[in-house]
Amino acid sequence: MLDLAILGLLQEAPMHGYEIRKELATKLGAIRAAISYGTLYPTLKRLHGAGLISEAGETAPDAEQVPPLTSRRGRVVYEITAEGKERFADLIAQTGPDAYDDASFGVHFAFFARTDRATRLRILEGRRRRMEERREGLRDVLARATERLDAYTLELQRHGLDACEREVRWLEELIASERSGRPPATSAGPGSTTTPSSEPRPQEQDRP
Amino acid sequence: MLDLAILGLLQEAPMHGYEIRKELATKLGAIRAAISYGTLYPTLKRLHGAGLISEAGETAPDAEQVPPLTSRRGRVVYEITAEGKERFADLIAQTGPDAYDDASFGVHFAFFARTDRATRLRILEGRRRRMEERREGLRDVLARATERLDAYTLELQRHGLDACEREVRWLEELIASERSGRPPATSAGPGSTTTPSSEPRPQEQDRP
DNA sequence: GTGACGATGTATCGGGCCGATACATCGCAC
DNA sequence: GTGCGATGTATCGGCCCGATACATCGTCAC
Repeated sequence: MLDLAILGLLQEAPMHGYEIRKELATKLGAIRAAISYGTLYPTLKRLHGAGLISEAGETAPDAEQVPPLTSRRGRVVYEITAEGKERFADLIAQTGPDAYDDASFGVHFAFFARTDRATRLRILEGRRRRMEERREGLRDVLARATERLDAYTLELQRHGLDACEREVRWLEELIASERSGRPPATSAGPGSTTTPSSEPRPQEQDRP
Repeated sequence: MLDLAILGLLQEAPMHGYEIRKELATKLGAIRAAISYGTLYPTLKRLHGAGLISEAGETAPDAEQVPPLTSRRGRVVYEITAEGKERFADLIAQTGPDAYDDASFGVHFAFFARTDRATRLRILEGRRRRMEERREGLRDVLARATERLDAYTLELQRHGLDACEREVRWLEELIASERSGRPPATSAGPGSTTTPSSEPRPQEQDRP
């Protein structure tokens, strides 16, 4: 989940921890709160240990001789490795049931620009299915348990049901969009090539 | 978070683990998936150790003499203790920043029927504040970062912003409702409308 | 009658992620 | 020249999850 997000971000540019957190906070702002450092640093260490990312220099060209008592720590810049890119491709294409959870779906969606259309469609449809099930569950409760639950609990269910239905409709539009080959409805965006980077630039969305 | 939910549920009736999970699943269905057993049982053990809940009989009135090799385990029914009720009252009245997180707010709201009006208002307003902040953050990103983010990420932000605005409006209605002394707008509720006063007014619904 | 099966029921384990906390550096205002 | 907020890395205890294991019960097919 987090691995996917970090790998995806580092594919755009090398970064250090603090930067990763900020970028992820804006990229995933709609989905979840900023990722905690208590998660981030151990994760980076783990990914590094697994050879999926590597430390890139930046530790002051000369001063290398001594780790002084007051260890001049300095920032650690990570970049993605070839294995990391492979891993990212695996993870992004994974369409198991996990990919339809709230959090996981959000991350997958946020990297749709790096996902091929078939996978995008599979994920959108899986998510829609998931939301339809949740919707049915809520409708059942509202239909059958009106007597058993207090007014506040019912109001909560109603609000949840509303959000649910809304998301299903949203997904439906996106699916239709994908099928017709259109990019997601950019309401007012310039819609230009979003990545000026020199990256491999995999499957891009705008293409009739 | 979980403590609060369990304590709140057990205040309505003694229950065993499996039952707690099911009840919570319907009561909190709009908020979160069913709670995992890997969380539930350790939590029950912890609450029991802390004296907040106690094991109630139900282990077959007579057969008490021997724990046979194939230990007839049987279900363990828990009930809330006096300390447990106290603890629940403390937790429910807690209006620290934690109470405005998605999950935590949902649980608090689900037990509003056991919460006094002043606390309800404080929580609703705190949550509204929280959502307004999130909304501003999303608007900022959408206004400033249109060039930096790809079309899918932007679409995600737009959808998140929409959900955010919607929840703010929902909260506003609820706050107005509370202030005017009305119960939450029960779309088709029969109703002990007009809760006679603003006293705690614990649960009312019986029905075996 | 028996045996397969799904619902009910309790429990543990490894691991992801969080919040709190600690510490160090840097730029800038005052 | 110093205080202070932003930048930056790191650890620790603890909540919660998914996977897994195991036992009992009713019921329906055969």
